[in-house]
Amino acid sequence: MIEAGRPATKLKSEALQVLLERGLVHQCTDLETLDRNLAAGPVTAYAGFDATAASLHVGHLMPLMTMRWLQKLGHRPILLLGGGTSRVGDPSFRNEARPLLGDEQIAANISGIRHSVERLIDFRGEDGALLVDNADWLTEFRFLEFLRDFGSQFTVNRMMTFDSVKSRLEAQMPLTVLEFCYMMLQAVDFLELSRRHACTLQIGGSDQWGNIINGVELARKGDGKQLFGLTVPLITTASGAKMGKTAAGAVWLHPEHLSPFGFWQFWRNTADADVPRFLRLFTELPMTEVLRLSELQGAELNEAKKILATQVTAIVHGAEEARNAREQGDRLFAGEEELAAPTHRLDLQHLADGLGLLQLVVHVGFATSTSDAWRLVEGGGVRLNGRVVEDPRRRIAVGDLAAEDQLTLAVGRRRKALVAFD
RNA sequence: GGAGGAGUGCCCGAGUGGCUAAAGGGGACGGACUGUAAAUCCGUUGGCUAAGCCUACGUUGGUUCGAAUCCAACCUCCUCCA
Repeated sequence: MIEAGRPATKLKSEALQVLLERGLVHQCTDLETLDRNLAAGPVTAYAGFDATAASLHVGHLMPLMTMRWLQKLGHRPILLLGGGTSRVGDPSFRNEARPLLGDEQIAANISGIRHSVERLIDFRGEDGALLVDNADWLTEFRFLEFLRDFGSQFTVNRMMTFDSVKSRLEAQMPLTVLEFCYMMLQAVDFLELSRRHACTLQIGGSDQWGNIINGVELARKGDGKQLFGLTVPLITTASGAKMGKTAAGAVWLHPEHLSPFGFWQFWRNTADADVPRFLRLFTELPMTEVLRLSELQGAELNEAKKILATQVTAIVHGAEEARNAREQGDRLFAGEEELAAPTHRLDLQHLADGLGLLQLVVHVGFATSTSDAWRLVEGGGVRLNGRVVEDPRRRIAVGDLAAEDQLTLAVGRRRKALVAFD
């Protein structure tokens, strides 16, 4: 295993030097040879995303940032959407099977994921990145053919040794054949991409190590080719929690699931202790700047947090949205609940239909249910236009709208929304 | 194949006929304090246009005025025997 952030004096390739100093490297199958390859010329690398939800979330930023760096440094990324593997479900480090997804759900999720991926990676031009879907080949296999061609290359003995399934086996929890075969499918993906597009490197989260190794081994046995695997670390916050989970759900990358301002807020609220690490991992600021910002102490760190938030938001939602979000943040937290640009839009018709405050709180994503919102109101945590709301049954009326038919809604100290009706 | 044990809310974990929407802890969120941080203290933590109603303690049925708690079958797991 590679220590993240270790001075990369021996490395020849700029790519690995950058990834290491950014803290994006956790494990690698053969760091030295990969380094030579990356130094010798463009390498094609892939990262895959299964269609488990309608949007990617901040956890997916790690492999995506890695791909961005590789692209920036002259290598070619392939982003793989798991249209095929999503029908199976990766059992890695899970103690029970995922609910099986229907084809329609998968198709819908893939389009949401594609949206974010296309923002983060440049697919234009001949040398641009590639976007592929493993349904293209996985659905073509016939069962007996598949078993003969690939089943013969895997042993159950070996497959059972992977940590990703070991705990499930040891806990005697059921692991279906369907799930167990997931690692074969991902291995075949890697082989397929190496054949079709000369892809030699797979990037994934640390939970993907086993799946990646299987691909590397399959290519060696089957095609006599050396492929490489590189995993990014699992990020936890300073308080030890898995990153990106909040009361209102995951921190989504898709603007329909979390507004750019909400996204900006998430990063602005980073704990002090996480700031240096997050700057390295999730921004593309030069290391000198990262180090300078990391030196800041106490309340000065607030400026670093704003820069962090604005940088990440720019990568995910674009520079313009990032600027807006920052401006919003500055204004909304300046003192009063000042208005900037709307974070949410609603049809004016909703007011005529009798829009409840609780519904609005849920709608903007500050509560997961009206009951949840109800409790927030009872706890004195909800403010409408700067005034604490006492009555959970409060309805929104035309009289609540300020200029331009807008109102501000705030939950707690940090979550604020500007809702426009039109 | 046989004998015994277990399955609780986001997680861990009490409860063994009504006082239980379910102790306690963790996490999370809200309030106070602050720097939109941390620590600390207080509160909340199934759903619902909500002084009420509805769903909940593996699943499905049953006993009972009343069940997470008793019974039956089923599913899953654990331990011991073969």
